[in-house]
Amino acid sequence: MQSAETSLDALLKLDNQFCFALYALSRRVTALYRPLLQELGLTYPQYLVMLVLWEAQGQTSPDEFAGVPVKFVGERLHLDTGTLTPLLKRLEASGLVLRARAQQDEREVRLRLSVAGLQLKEKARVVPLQLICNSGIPPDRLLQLQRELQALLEMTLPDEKATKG
Amino acid sequence: MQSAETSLDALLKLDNQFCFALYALSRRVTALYRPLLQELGLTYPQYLVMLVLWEAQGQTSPDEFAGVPVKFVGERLHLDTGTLTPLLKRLEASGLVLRARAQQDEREVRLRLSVAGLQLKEKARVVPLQLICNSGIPPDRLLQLQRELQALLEMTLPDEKATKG
DNA sequence: GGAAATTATATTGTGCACAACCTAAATGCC
DNA sequence: GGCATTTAGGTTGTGCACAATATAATTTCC
Repeated sequence: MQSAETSLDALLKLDNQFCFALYALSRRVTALYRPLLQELGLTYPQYLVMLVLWEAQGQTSPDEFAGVPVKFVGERLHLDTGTLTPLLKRLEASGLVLRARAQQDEREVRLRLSVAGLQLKEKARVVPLQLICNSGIPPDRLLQLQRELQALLEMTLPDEKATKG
Repeated sequence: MQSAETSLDALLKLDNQFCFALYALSRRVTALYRPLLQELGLTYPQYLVMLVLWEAQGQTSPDEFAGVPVKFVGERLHLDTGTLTPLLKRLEASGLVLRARAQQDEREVRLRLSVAGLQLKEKARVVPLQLICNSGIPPDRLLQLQRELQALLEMTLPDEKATKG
């Protein structure tokens, strides 16, 4: 009878909800990382932060490297300071990261890797390949899915700064 | 020179990590849900639980409905009791869900919807379509992505019960 | 130069996730 | 019946996420 209601009901069914699939797979993949990262003493979000720092520090000569602002990490990972500040304090406490206010702008906290933090990159190098193997997902499917996810992510980003009209 | 190290380094780069794309998009989509669910007084995980209960309760005549075991919800959403117990207590506190031990098996806690919980389904019916509209993602892409995500989810599930060898 | 606005980070509080452990009820097996 | 095992949930503790608010350093604008 009520075909309109029925189709709305169908949308409500859990099986039809792509959002649930996204949520469940995301948690599942994080769970696949967990044993690998445990050997590095990292959680998954901490690993993401380390990726940002490794990538940034690798691009400059070590001596003149001024450090990465917290803001930069936040923009890269789409995380705010409520998440990052305690996470970074834990990374500092475990001796991987150094936090210090910038001299030119005392509002900024700049992040640098300790020697241990830099060395950890060597151990981390095998993680991505390990994960791909453990997941059992064909690499070409991973690559295609990644492209699609990234496109959708950019498509749904909030207007960062609605500049002056 | 070291082409092997270079390709491992490339895998380490954040941009190449499909896992980050998955993680970031999952949080982004949850954020798209947030304002819609706020009007229902639900968080996203609470909404998922309600979906399971609406779906289960709808399949039986109300009087003889014995309720849904916590275990069932956990299996459906891949969540354990450490997550579900406090969440369900919050749903109970907000008057949407009733929790009661089963008589035949006192270990089981069975979940039933209150009248308010059932009524909330009417308000929730518009959520999926609203979300699709708000996201701006073409529905066919959503559908295709959902199928792929679900396939990968099943592919990477841990062996539930490695039955006797 | 000084008040107002902006910016970068920190803090607090709520609600997941998940590991590790605990308890009590049911089941199996003798 | 009675003990070992399994099963269903609960509890505790840690670590994200994120909203709301706070604070101090800069910048803007007059």
